[in-house]
Amino acid sequence: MTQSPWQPISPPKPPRPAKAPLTRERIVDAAMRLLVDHGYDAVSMRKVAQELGTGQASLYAHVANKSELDQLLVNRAAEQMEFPAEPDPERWQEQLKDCMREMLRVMRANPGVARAAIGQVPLGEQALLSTEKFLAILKAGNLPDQAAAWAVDLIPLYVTAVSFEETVQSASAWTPADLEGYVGRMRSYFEGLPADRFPLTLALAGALTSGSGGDERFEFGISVITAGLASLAEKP
Amino acid sequence: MTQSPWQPISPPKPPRPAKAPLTRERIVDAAMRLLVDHGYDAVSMRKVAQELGTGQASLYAHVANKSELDQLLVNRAAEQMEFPAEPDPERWQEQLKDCMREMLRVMRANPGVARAAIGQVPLGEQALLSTEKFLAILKAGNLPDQAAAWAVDLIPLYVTAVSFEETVQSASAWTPADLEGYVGRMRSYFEGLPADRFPLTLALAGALTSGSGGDERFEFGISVITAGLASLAEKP
DNA sequence: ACCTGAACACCGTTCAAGT
DNA sequence: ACCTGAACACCGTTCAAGT
Repeated sequence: MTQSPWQPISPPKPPRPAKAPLTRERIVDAAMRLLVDHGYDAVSMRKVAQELGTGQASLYAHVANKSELDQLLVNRAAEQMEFPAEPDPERWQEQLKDCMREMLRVMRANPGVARAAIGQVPLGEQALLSTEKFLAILKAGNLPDQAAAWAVDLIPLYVTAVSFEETVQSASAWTPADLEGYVGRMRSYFEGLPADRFPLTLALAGALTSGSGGDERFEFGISVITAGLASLAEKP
Repeated sequence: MTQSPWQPISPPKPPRPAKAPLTRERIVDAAMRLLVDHGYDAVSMRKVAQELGTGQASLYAHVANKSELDQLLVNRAAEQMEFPAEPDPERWQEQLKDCMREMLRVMRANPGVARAAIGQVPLGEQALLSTEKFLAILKAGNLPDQAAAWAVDLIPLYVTAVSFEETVQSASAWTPADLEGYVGRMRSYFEGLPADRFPLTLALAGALTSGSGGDERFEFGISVITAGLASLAEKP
């Protein structure tokens, strides 16, 4: 390669390369940014490419398809989960519930990640490390192998479904006041049902619409699951 | 209205009107047909309109949007569920499990309906009638009102999530042989993990990949939920 | 009042052509 | 080998124009 004489000193290297090379890492970074800032619907191949200043076709050199990108997002979120170091047979049930709370916390902190996770078996490294953690706690609780194995399937299924439901409902960007209005309308709807065919729905209208906003429903769910699992523990 | 003399006997009504008028009912019929025959992805406003020989914009005169059409599909499927007539306090747990099995049966018979149902609170008439049925069984089991109310939220959440997972996985139209191959590869993957960081995942590789095809995982899930709920029953 | 064609603003994925 | 523009075959929804 020849140097032209009127440009005797060419910059040894451009101070910053105009474009950092595209990598899986950078793609997931950009996708995660879009997810957190603008929700799951904003994570399209087009918008991720745009965020990186490239064409959408370029992504396919590093990521097989959208579904793989979704899996990578789930795995990235899993990195944020912090689980207790030492499984304790004395309080495994409380530890199990704490882990489920932690899963939900991280899913809420990355709104929309549940939509990437739902229906997929999480097989990334970080996701598997949380599986390992759950297995340790369940074995500390003396669950039979098969029960522990199926439980680590059931647990993310439940937590992901709860988070998914939340993101669908908050997709309309609800304020707490909106939520209250919605819950009120739903209660009125239940209370207006014909009493002959819906006696219980009508009688329990209050209970059915209670705990829609906060964590009570979720706390109920993880208690039911934990109690159900505990009933399967082997008595030594 | 005058009769022209050279056509003294006009057909009282055209034997079949060239086009039956568009109704909600007919729209849901067509959508359901597409769902069962070609899966959830085939249920688009365009294809439903095509199936009815009309333009997609015409649908919006009868259905608010795609999400409402999804809800109507879920409700239509709910019509096919058959629940026991008489809640029996002696065997409410078995009845509860039977109802969950029936929910899954109908969702499997209408493949893809889980994808229309997930994340939505089912408020159609038929869906509410099944809620009513579940409440009756739970009250027969002596559950407190609030527990029964949250349970009828938890139960469809779980069954729908299971069915959703199945439809996602069978979206690639797997034969039993394909499934076996996939499960085998997954087991090999688990067994190849580094033993220092994934000791339990490795040790339980067999259990973790067992019951992927049939009903064992689902049976485990409904047993856990039922046992957990039973632990909340009020002792009179 | 109901229906329609055409358009708008999006998708995921592929592919020939560039460097 | 990696990247790109442009295209393909789709989406849900809207709207002015028809009957």
